[in-house]
Amino acid sequence: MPETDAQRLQEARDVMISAIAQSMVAYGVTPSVGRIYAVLYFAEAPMTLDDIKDEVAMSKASVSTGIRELMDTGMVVKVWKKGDRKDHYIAERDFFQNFLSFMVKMLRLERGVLYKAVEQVEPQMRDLADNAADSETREIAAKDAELVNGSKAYLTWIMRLANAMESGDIFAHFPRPESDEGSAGRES
Amino acid sequence: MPETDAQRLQEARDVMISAIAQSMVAYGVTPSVGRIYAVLYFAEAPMTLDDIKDEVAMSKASVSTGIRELMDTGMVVKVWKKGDRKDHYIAERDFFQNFLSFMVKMLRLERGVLYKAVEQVEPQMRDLADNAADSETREIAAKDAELVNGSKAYLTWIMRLANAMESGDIFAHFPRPESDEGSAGRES
DNA sequence: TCACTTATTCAATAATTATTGAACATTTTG
DNA sequence: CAAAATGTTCAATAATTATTGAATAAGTGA
Repeated sequence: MPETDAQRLQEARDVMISAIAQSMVAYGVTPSVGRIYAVLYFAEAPMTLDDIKDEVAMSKASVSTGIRELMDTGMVVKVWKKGDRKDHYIAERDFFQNFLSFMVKMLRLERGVLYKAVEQVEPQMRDLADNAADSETREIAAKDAELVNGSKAYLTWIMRLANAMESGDIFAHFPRPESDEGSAGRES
Repeated sequence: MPETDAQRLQEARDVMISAIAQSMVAYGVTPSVGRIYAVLYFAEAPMTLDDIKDEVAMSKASVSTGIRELMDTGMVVKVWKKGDRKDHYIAERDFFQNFLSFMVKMLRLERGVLYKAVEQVEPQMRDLADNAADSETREIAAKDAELVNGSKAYLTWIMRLANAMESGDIFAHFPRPESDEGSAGRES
């Protein structure tokens, strides 16, 4: 039984879908959730939960939570379709956008966790550096305080980077390549 | 029983150690491995496997694999200590360096996975766009081919970013902040 | 309001991933 | 070479995380 062209196309899509899903695990999503995104990426029209469920062969519950996760990061958005009670979803297809919002989120989170600790801990260390009873503890505390203080430069740097990514300023420094529209089989 | 200053210092360290470990999970390491790194970060001298094992309360096997993982990403290096048969380890304390090498590794990996798929799939789609039997398949294939082609711009962009991060060029665009040396209790 | 459709929550289960002790390999010392 | 010390591997287990069906909630139209 010979393969139809439509099947061949689907297989080509599937290769790409797997690759997209795989590349997304580095961004902390499971392969299943990655596949949901990738299926939406190729969808020609907004898909419902049930559409997606059929396509990825997962339970509706999993698709529901997966979709929510993707919406939280902005990779998927819900669209309203007149005359249909079901929710419809589409993928944000701009990889730049997806990358940047992931980075911004991650960097802000990191800065938050570290900054809170630095804020709490550095004064305690400075205090011990000045007032600890034995001189060895004072010395170590002073060294620790400097170490912790040094990390602040990193924190302000990643915030600058995050801000540049959020505002699009990053593209002033690293421009988007011209998009090579429509030409067959060439490479960078 | 009153707390000693040394204990107080250790507690302050522990807060920072937890925060560092927590911030590292975003980079794909487990909290345990993060703690190994953070303990080494504060260590005043190179530590052996057994030193670390005692400090983090894990099995030697886990510490061994954890350390290897950290060495693979360059966050920890092995140092040789004359007269001691044990291996000694120190942390790479430069957060900038750690961040950049993580990013470079991740971006290269992503580009590799996606590029391989694009390379394989785009010609197939172009072929179907030209030669598929029915016109609908031809149209969809053409659209898919464009979609896939469009992702190439993203791939070259992340490679530029990775290269700038690897070479240090990134700091020409986003300079490291002046490091605010030695001043007590101030903030950015 | 009721019957119906859809989406979400949640407790149970499945699957995955991390951790461990014990066995093994390797190196060093006497 | 034997004994001792160290690091690694690996199969078993523990812990974590993802997935599911069933129950619930929330909405919609007759």
